[in-house]
Parts: sequence; C-alpha cells; structure tokens
Amino acid sequence: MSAQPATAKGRETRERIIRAAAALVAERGVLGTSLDDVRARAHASKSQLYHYFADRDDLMRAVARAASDDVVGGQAELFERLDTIDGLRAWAEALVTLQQARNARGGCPIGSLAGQLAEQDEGARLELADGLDRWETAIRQGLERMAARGELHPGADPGALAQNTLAAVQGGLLLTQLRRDPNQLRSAVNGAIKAILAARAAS
Amino acid sequence: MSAQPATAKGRETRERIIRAAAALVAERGVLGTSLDDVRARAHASKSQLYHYFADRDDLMRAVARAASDDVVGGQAELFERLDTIDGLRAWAEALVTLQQARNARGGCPIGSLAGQLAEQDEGARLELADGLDRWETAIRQGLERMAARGELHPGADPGALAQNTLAAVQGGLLLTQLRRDPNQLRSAVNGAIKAILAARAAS
DNA sequence: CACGCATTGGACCGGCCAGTCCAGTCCGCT
DNA sequence: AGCGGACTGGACTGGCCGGTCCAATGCGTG
Repeated sequence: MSAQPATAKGRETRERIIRAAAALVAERGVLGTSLDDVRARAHASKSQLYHYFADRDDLMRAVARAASDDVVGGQAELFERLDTIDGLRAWAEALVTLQQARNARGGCPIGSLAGQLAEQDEGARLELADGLDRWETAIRQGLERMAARGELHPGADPGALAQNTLAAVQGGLLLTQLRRDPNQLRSAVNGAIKAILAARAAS
Repeated sequence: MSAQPATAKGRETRERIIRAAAALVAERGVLGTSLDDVRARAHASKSQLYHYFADRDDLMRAVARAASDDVVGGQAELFERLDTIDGLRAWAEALVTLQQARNARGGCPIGSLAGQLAEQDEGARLELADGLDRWETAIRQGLERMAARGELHPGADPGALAQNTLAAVQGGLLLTQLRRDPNQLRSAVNGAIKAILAARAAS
C-alpha cells in the first residue's frame, strides 16, 4: 500500500492509473507492461505512480483487486437469478457469449493473473482468492435459496456444488483460451448444471 | 526454432538449458526468469543459448513443450487404468497427493504457463493446447474402453465426459493454487467422477 | 492572503538484460 | 594428419525500466 488519495482529484488519478494498468496487463500481460506504458496510457507522470503506489508490485496488486471487482461486479444482476435452473442457464450463456465476443482470448482475468502473480506476490494471490470467494458465495447463495424452497434433495450440498461449478467455469475458460473455442466453456458449465439438476428434489 | 543439435553432446546441452529454464520458470515465473539466470543454472554460455534457440520467446516455447511433455508423461501409467472407476479414483488421488506434496503451490504447469504465454506467443499457446489434447485423449480413451465393454450407458458421450473431467481438473487446480488448499482439486475431480458414474450402464 | 498538505512534472540514475560478435576448441570423417 | 562443421566462452553494447528526487503548482482552510 501507499498513500490513499485525500481528495476527489487524487482518487480519480489513482483510478485512472489502475484502469490503464489493468487494460495494458489484459493486453500484454504483467510481463509486457512497463510503468512507462502505464504512465503514458494514464496521462500521468512518474511521481503520480509513486505517489499512489509503493512500487510496481503494489500497483499489480491493485490491478488484481480491480480485476476481481470487475469480474464479480459484472455478473451482479445475473447472480440474483441463480436460484432457478433458468437463471443458471442464462448466467452460463452470458459467460459463453462474452467469450465469443472476445474471440476466446484472455480467459478469465482472475485465472490469467493467477498464473502470473499467485506465486510471486502473496498479496496479489489473496486479492484473487477473494474474488473467487465472492464469486463462489454468489453461486452458493443461489443454490441455498433453491434448497430453502425445498427444490433440492435434502442431502444435496450447495457448498460443494457451488465450488465444483466455479471450478468447471475456470477450467472451461482455460480450455476455451488455449483452444480458442468458446464451446469448451459451454460444455464444462453445462456439465456443472447437470450436476445441479441431479441434486433436485423429486417434485 | 533454431539449430537442432547435430550431435549427442549438443542434444544434451540443449536439454540441460530447457530443464534449467523450466525449473526457473516454475519457481519464479516467465517474468522473473532472465537468460542470465538460465545460463548460470544450466552451466552454459550465452552463445550456447543463442546457438540452440532463436531468442527468448523460442526458449519459452520449448519450455512450454517440455511442461506439456512432463505433465502428460508423468501420468502415463495412471492413464492405463482409466477404464475402471477404481483406476479413475487412483488417478484423481495421485493428482491430489501431488498437490499436497507441493503445498498447493504452482498449480498445473500447463495452466500457469497459459496465463503467462497464451496471449503473448501463438507458438507457445499451441504447445500448451497440444498438451491438453494429449491429456484429454488419454481420459477419453479410458472411457471409450469402458464403453466398449458395455459399462457405459449407450447414450453416454465419452468425449464430452473427458472434456469436462479435464476442465474440472484444471479448475480444481486453479482453486487449489489460489486458496492453497488441495481439497479444492479433490472436490472438483470427485464431481467429475460422479458424472461418469451417472453415465454407467445399469448393470 | 498565508499556510500547508496533496498533487504533479519530469529529469536523472544505476542496473539489468536481450541480443551480438568473434575468437576460439572439439570432434568425426576422410 | 588436417579439414570443416558443430559447439563453446565470454566480453560487450545499447536500450529499457524501476525507482529516486526535487522543484513547482494547485487548492482548501483559517
């Protein structure tokens, strides 16, 4: 960490830097992103970078947090309907559509950053794990609402189902990225939904 | 690519360089591995690096290929028994045990490299995708042997099951890495095996 | 206005690092 | 032996890049 902005202007500058860094990291990876690139893209000066961030790692940690927030925040409305099979299907299809729009590039920001940062910077790892937690929680709460309505088999474990669903999404995204084929994600998440269907109570 | 070694000695040098680079990349990531580091660890000189590899990217491509070979090759014996539920369970448990031994660090080499290389170097992406293909093929062939023995429901799709199983493994490994908890992998792969169980023919 | 803190500009530095280059040495083959 | 290609050693370089520093400029408050 470093100086938190004390004014609205400062906060905006800090945000601009993070957004620029996040965009560059998404395009070129942590490897290919220099602070000068960030500086230029954010229309900021070197001292601004070091005013708001302790060093390069600190900035990357902020990028990891921003990625987590974006990924999870971007699904907020879809999360609300995760307590019905239709809602689950809509959520899954939205993920697939996003990958199609991106030409199956980039994978999941959380997953990509994991490979680049998890073993290098403990703070970054924790930010990414936190994103995963919030994501899994949203899925689990949807399933728990289903269970509370008696729609799941009494022995079903919403926690385990949510965890496996998240794993299927992440694994599917990796296959999608490496094979440049969004159907890899579709198949994986369909499998996860099938597992949830199997846990439904006999009406 | 660059010069292929013409003599046994040359081949050994090239191998030594790749192994050194792979080890360093596993420890510090692509980002944190310089050619000087590789040179030192491999007891080689700068000219040897550039004799066998066109440039840094070319070396990293070779590292990606070596990672694919190691991951898939290391499971060869386990792959042979993938045509029984017990064999599947043994395979799954071996993966979990490996993660425990590694303190849940590093994830899957293929997955980690994916985040670091897939969007930077098309050649590396293809090497990693190839590793994935060989892996998935091994799983699929196990399931096909089960199907040939009539142990799977006629409508079951070994290809889709294999794909989803691989996705579960990769996703489980990502969760394991970010949460430093090997049980994440166990849960994910158990879910995949459950899906296979559900595809068994009623004896 | 005057004070002080937040913010900004940008020159500068020292180190690292990918890649080059040439002068060799090794070694199989004839 | 001696030719030639494969292989090796390591100095060198030019550029990039993270990080430092200081001077200056907003700007809210009393």
